[in-house]
Amino acid sequence: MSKSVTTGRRAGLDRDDMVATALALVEKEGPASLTMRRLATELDVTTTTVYWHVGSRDELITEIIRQQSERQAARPIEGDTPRDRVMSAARHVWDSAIENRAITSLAHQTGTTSLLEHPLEVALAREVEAAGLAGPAAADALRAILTTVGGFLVRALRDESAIPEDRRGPALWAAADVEIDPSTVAALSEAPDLASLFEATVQAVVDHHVR
Amino acid sequence: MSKSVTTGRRAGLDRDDMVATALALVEKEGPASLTMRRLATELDVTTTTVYWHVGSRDELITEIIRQQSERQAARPIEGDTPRDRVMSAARHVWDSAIENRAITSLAHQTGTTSLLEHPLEVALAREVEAAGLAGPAAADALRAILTTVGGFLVRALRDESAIPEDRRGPALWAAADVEIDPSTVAALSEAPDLASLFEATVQAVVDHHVR
DNA sequence: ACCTGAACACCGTTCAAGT
DNA sequence: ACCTGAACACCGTTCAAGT
Repeated sequence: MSKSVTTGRRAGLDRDDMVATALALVEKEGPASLTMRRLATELDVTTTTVYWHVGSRDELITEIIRQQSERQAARPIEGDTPRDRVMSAARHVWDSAIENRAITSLAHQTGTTSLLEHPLEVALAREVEAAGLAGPAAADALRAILTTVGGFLVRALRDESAIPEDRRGPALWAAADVEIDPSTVAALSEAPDLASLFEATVQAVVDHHVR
Repeated sequence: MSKSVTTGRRAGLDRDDMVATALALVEKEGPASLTMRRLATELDVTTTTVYWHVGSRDELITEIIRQQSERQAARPIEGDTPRDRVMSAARHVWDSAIENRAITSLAHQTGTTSLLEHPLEVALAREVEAAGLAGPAAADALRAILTTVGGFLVRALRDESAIPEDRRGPALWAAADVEIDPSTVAALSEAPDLASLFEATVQAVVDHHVR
C-alpha cells in the first residue's frame, strides 16, 4: 500500500519501454486510443515524463512504425516464374497489413506508410528487377503495383461499422435513383470478397509490367 | 460602429449558410481548419449557434460532402468503344478529385468518399453495363476499377510537404541498404508522373474486365 | 538526469438561460 | 425559434521547479 508519490526521480522507464507500451496500446485499442495523456496513464507517469523520453507525438509514432517495420519479418517469396514471385511479394505487403490492421491504420493516418512497408517494398523491388526491369521501367512497375495494393488496403482497413448506415456505399446503390441493373445493385449490396478481388486485380497490373 | 452585442435573437443565418461557409473554409484553408469554433468565428456567432443549426460536426461534414457531390456536375463521357467510355468515366473520378483536393481529402478522412463520388460511380456503372457486364461481374469490375483509382487518389492527395524528409519514400530508397540497381533508385527519387501512371494502370485493370 | 504540477492554447459538445 | 455564456471532458505541448 505504498502509494509512495515520490514526487521526482525514478520511474525506471526508458524510451523503448514507452514505444513498446504505445505499440501494444494501439494494437489493443486502436490508433485513436493513442494520446500522450493516455500513454502516460498506462505507464503510470505524467505526460511531461513521456515528453522527456520520446520528444513529441510525431516522434513517438515514427518510432512505433519503425519498430513494427522491423518486426514485420522478411517473408519468403514463393514461385518459380518472375510473374509469380512479383505477385508473391505484392501479397506479402497485403498480408502483413491485414495481420496488423491497427498499426497499419496508424501509419496511413500519419503518412508513414512507406516507412512501415519499406522492407517489403524492397523485396518487391528485387523481384521486379529479377524479372528484367530496371531504371524508370522498374520504378513505374513498382509504383503501379504498390499504389494498387494501397487502394485495396485503404478499403480493407476502413472500419465500415464506424460509418453511419446512410453514408455507406451499399445503401447508396440500393437507393437506385438511376438505370442500373437490379442484379448489379444486388451484387453491390453484398460484402465483397476483397482477397480474391485483390488477387485478380493486382495480377492484372503485374502482368502489364512483367511477362 | 454598432458592435450591438444583441445577446439573443437573430443572426439571420440558416443551415445552408453554415454549410456553404464551411465548404468555402475547407477549400481555402484545408480540412484541418474546419473546427466548430473556427466556423463559428467565421460566421460571427457562438459555437452553440452552429450546433443549433447543423447538429454536430459529423452532420456538418456529411452535408458538405453531399453538397459538393451535387456540384460535381455530371461530366460527359467520351469515347466510341465500351473500353474507352469506361476509361473516360474512371478518369472523371480522378479529375474531379484532383480539382477538389481539399474536400476530397476531407471525405477520405471521414469515410464519406463513396457519398462524394457516388454520382460519378453511377456513371461508371452505366458504362460497365453498356460493355455487357451485369450482376457480380459488373460489381467486381466496378470495385476493381474504383479501388485502383482510390489508390492513386490517396497518393496524389497526400501532402508530401507535411511529411518529414526522413519518413518520405525517396529518402528511404536513397539509403539503399540492399542490392537495388542504382538506376532504379535514381528513378524512384524523382517525382512520378502520376497522371500517366494512372492512365496505364487503370487501363490495365479496365482491360481485364472489358474487352 | 529524470520526474512532477500547473498552465497555455486548443478541441467537440451540452446545459441553463436569455429574447 | 434562435442565440449566448459558462462549463465539461478532452487534446498536444511547454515551463519552472523539484530531487
